[in-house]
Amino acid sequence: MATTIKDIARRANVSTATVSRVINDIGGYGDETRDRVLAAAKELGYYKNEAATSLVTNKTKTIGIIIPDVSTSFYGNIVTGIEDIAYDYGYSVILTHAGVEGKRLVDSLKLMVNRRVDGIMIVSIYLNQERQELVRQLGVPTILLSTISEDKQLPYIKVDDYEAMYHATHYLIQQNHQKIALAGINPDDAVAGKPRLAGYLNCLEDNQLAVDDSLIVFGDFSFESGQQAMKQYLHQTMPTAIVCASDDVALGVISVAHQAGIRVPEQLSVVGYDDTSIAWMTTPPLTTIAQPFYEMGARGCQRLIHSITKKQVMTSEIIPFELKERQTVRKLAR
Amino acid sequence: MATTIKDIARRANVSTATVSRVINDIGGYGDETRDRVLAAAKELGYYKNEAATSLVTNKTKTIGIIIPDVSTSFYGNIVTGIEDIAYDYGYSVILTHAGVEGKRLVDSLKLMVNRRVDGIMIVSIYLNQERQELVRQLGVPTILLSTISEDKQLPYIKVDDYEAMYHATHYLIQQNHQKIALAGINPDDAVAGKPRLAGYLNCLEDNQLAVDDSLIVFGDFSFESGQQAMKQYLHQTMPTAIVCASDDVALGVISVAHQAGIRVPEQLSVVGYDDTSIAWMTTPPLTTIAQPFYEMGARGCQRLIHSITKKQVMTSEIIPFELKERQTVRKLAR
DNA sequence: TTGTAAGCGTTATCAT
DNA sequence: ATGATAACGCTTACAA
Repeated sequence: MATTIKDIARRANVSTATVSRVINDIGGYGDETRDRVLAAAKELGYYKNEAATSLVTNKTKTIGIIIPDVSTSFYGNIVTGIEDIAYDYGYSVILTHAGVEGKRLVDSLKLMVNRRVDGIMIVSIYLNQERQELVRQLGVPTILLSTISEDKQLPYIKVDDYEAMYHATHYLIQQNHQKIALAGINPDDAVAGKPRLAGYLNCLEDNQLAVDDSLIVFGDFSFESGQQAMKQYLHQTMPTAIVCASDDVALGVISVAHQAGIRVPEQLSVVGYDDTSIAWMTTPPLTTIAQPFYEMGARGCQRLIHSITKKQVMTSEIIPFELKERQTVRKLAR
Repeated sequence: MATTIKDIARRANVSTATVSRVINDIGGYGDETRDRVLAAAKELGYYKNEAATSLVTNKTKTIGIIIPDVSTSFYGNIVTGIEDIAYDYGYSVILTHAGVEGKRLVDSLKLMVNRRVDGIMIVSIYLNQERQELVRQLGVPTILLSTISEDKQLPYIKVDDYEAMYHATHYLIQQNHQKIALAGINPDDAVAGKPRLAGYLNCLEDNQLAVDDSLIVFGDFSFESGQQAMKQYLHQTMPTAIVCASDDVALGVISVAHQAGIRVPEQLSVVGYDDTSIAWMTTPPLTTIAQPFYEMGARGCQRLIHSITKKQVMTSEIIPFELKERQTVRKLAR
């Protein structure tokens, strides 16, 4: 089987305790001993068994990521952010999908606890009363990314969705748009739905613009949602600008607009939400609300690790969004 | 601290052995005993400590994914495929980035061995002689995804890059294109570079088309590579069609073509490679070589797990690509 | 059907 | 500076 410290101890004529000390660079041994141990370890091709270590130290140096199935669009960036920081601190990352809308969240959490992760990051899954209670009970440091818990007491890092959507809408108003549509939002979504809808609505109101219900087409943040919304506009009131629930939605809108011979931004302005890579790679590049996904992952991970090691309390953070002006919005003449 | 089987044993008036049996659903106990144990476990909020289990069973039910930093584009799909299957079989997934071009591969492998993963999946990192030797030495079942080892002896799942690029080029020829460019390939890349270049070259040759070196612009598979390539074509020989090293490259090409007032596909045909989500979401949707990323992840994971559990040997597999005809290629009149 | 007890590979506490 | 040795939480013969 695999080499153990026992094998090394034998070969180097020391005790397992000494081997352990050397291996962990703890100090308390002579240079000569250290060299002998290290040499033996190398010769035998030793790899430390972390499971054994975990058992006694009661730490795993592992953090668990729970992510819904759908978030494939920004998936990469957020996970990369997390993993980069985790790596720097010597932590491993264990990843699990929690199904659509986090249906498998309980399973996922159980898995994480069984594996005794030192901390948990939950991405984009809303925690209602029941779920947040579960998380608290587990007693594992947990941080939410791009989502919140019902009572907002679990620490989170996210953009202010209300503000972001208000800003996007206001930007369009500044460009003299009056018939501004909202596409692809799921109004039942407590984190990415309700607040964004409210931001849109309130902004119109604050600017004395009437709300036209036919301009609000709900959906599920997907490309298809965008397509459907645009088709609907084609048959009803045609807006001059559309704020979309996501970049995917925006691209869906643009795709059917294009098919219908409507040019963006000349005849129709579109703003997205997320700033995933598609936003800047598509033609014309999409004007969109940028969420700093990599940053969210990285900062979140850092906070989590700090809270694990220094036992310091995690606080929540609203991370700034940014409106990236690209080429899908046209300023209207007054 | 956390409840252990000892606590449960005490509470249920049985031995730890019985608790273990019940918990693992092993059989060999009365219904009444089982109920008592299960009840006690629930009351005490028991979560099994997998580390302890691993230590004795010498299995972790964990598979490790090593992925380069750059592959963010298809990242999601491939990992999702892996995780879905892993979940079905009760395996966890531990993920690590191996840096650009897999610079940190050795570190990543060490991490996986320390954690005693049952199997390893290496994605998109070429294994030269030295690296493949290392992997073999580790003695951990390993499968390569979208890459190969120098001697091709390590099991892999990938598309035939040569064939795929040959096919893409041939498709363009069938559409009566003669001046066909190649953009964004890194010719030093043994897995995604050399074979694709050869496929392009040989296809031209087989069809009596002269190779024009100014039509071959190397790069690194990125959006920027595509932009640069297109800029170059603008100042040199203008092709009628471009085969791109990736979808990102294709979008880069299209973006500067658009800026230069060149319309796709009317004036310029473009075919991509990968079929990431951007391919079908962009306008016009991209004609591209589809690599079945999700499938690759899923099948790879399944094979790996089979090899772990049934000790059956893994074989390599060339997985079929598909040319997705969308709207960026125009058929020329003869 | 159930219990006893010996590990699994480490770390950590005491001695020496 | 080093060594014995008792945990850590679980599985698994072997007994009963």
